[in-house]
Amino acid sequence: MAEGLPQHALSRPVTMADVAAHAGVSVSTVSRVISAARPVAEPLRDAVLGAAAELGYQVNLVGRALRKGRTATVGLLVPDLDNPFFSSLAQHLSTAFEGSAADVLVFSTCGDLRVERRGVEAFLGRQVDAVVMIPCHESESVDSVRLAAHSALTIQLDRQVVGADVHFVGCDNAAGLGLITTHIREHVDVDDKPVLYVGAKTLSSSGHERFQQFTQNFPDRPTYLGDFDFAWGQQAVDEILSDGHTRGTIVAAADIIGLGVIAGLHVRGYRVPDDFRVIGFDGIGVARFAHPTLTTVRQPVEEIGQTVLDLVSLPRSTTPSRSVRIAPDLILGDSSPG
Amino acid sequence: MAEGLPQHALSRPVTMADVAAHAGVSVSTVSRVISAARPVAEPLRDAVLGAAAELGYQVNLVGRALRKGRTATVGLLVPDLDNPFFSSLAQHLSTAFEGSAADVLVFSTCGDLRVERRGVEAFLGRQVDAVVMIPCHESESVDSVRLAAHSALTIQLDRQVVGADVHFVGCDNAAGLGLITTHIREHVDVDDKPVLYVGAKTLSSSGHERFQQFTQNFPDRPTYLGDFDFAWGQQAVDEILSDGHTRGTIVAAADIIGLGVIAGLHVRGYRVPDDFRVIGFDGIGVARFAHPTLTTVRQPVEEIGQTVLDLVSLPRSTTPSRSVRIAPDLILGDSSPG
DNA sequence: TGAGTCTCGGCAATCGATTTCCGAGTTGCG
DNA sequence: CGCAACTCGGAAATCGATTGCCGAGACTCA
Repeated sequence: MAEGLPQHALSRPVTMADVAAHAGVSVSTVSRVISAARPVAEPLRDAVLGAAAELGYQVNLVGRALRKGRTATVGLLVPDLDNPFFSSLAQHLSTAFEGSAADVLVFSTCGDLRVERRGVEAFLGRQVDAVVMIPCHESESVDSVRLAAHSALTIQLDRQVVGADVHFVGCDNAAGLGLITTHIREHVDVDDKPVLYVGAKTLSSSGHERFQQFTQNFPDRPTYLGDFDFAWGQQAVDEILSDGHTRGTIVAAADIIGLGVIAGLHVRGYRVPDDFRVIGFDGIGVARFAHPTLTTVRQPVEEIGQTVLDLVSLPRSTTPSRSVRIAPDLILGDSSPG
Repeated sequence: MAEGLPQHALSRPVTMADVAAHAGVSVSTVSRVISAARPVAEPLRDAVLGAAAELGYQVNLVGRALRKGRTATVGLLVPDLDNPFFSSLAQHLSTAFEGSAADVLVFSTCGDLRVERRGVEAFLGRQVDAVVMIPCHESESVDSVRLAAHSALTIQLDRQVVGADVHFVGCDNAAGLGLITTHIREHVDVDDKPVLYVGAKTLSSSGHERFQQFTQNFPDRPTYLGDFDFAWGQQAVDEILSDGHTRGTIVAAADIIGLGVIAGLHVRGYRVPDDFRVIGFDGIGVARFAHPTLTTVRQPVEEIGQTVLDLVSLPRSTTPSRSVRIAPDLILGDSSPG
């Protein structure tokens, strides 16, 4: 016999009052049993749990939230779920919170400042305990970040806006470029083969930091700046070739750009890594699917998720805003073998 | 001078009562101005809006939800945000709802039945107006789906469980395989080169339907069943080769498998499409990044999102559960050129 | 036995917004 | 001028759960 959902006569949703009436106790007792706020004597507890099961009672978290002022919810704002790196970050943050009492809810800002603002208001209005956000834009997102930080514990993820003194958790981009630099110096004669940088116009702090660190480690090398996407990587190849380069090492600011570079080189008949080595950044899963597989600096998304969990779990009193930089590691692929 | 956030003396969050006091009106009036529930005379309205702005008032959606019984929220349950197809679906659903009054909140079930259950309870407890879910499992998820459908408008997305009479929106898999079949018959001498299927063990309805349709369109062809991932695609190549096949057309049940197949063929020294043609299913963005680019059946994610929006916007009264199948289209890549 | 301490169930206030009902003031119209 | 209809602000009930307080009963200990 298939167990159905509990059938109760009410079309109205079941409340604690219903359970209380059915069990012959007061609502306070029901509440104390359900939320385990205070011990309740065995027989009464059984009666309450029995009644609750029988009626198919489900806690109304809205009522609870209104009273407690907390919601056991973390709101995550992401610019674009279709971007593999962001969605991987979202997944790993969810995984990190799996064992915690809080639920992670994700909202996509669609890379739009107005939607981002709406998302912040949606989360704050729903009284989330913490807002975790990857800001859309290095400078324009500052109002949204400030608004969030004004009324909830707020953590910036992966990118940080300028001018807001708000927690930040992200990758140590300088260290990442350090790994790339060491790798290149160990395996390439940089005087023989040029090192080139294909990055993104710096409307995010990550793009900014990586570009800055590259130019510091490799002064006066050719750099190409476009968008954070595949198409730009392809296009950059044409610019590189028309500048007369026929071999070298291409450092891409993101894997998605690096994949575009590899595809562009394929189309133009150049071989990777024989003619051009290619190195990416981020460590997105699909980088392993490329041919050749992409050598990349992997951001430790698990550790980033765990760090956010720790920061959220910390007592709210720790007012000074913290900036946590997680060290990345180098994943060797065939696009720039070790 | 930089505009800061409104500074008010209260450390307590600003409520309608505060706004009312500051504007010298009653809370009813404030409510009516804020939610535009009834017209309010010009001077009073200005006073209220002024006071609200001055105090930095933000609606408390928890209070509103408790009273109204609605939340203007759609909850989306996704098995794994790290899966490009699911995250793309999530992104496009968000985009479809951008113009609507409702916010889309996403929860990752991490492919785990218990987490899926928790997600359903999280959304129902938060009184979402609708639950949209991609069930984890063809049969085991039935309890969660039923639970959701019992107290909220529920729509199954992409996959449907057996035994629950609940709305469904997804791809017309039979039509998709029809496109593949036509494409193959037009461009391949199927008597000369074998047609092979690399699919997934059927724990999802999509996998099930695609497999069934393949065997119907191409009876008695070799089929290989594993998981819905890249690694299985690579491994399947070895099985295919050890079965003595050296050329043919490989139909993959999902792009992620197809990409694995292409990678596996590369490693073994076979050429695509010269030795083996490869055709995928889903139309994930990264399929265009492969080399060669993957020929695939694209699920129209925009249209799927729009359909869900329509279904949610429909008056609740339309009780008979609907099953909407959206027709996919064929995207020609170089892995099986036209 | 009596005073002090504990345990634990119930009453009622409370969280913040919405909404029904009421009534005062205005307008319209015969 | 008088009555009906209408407009619109305010008082208070309401949504569902939590929790401070009270008090009844049980227990401890001298």
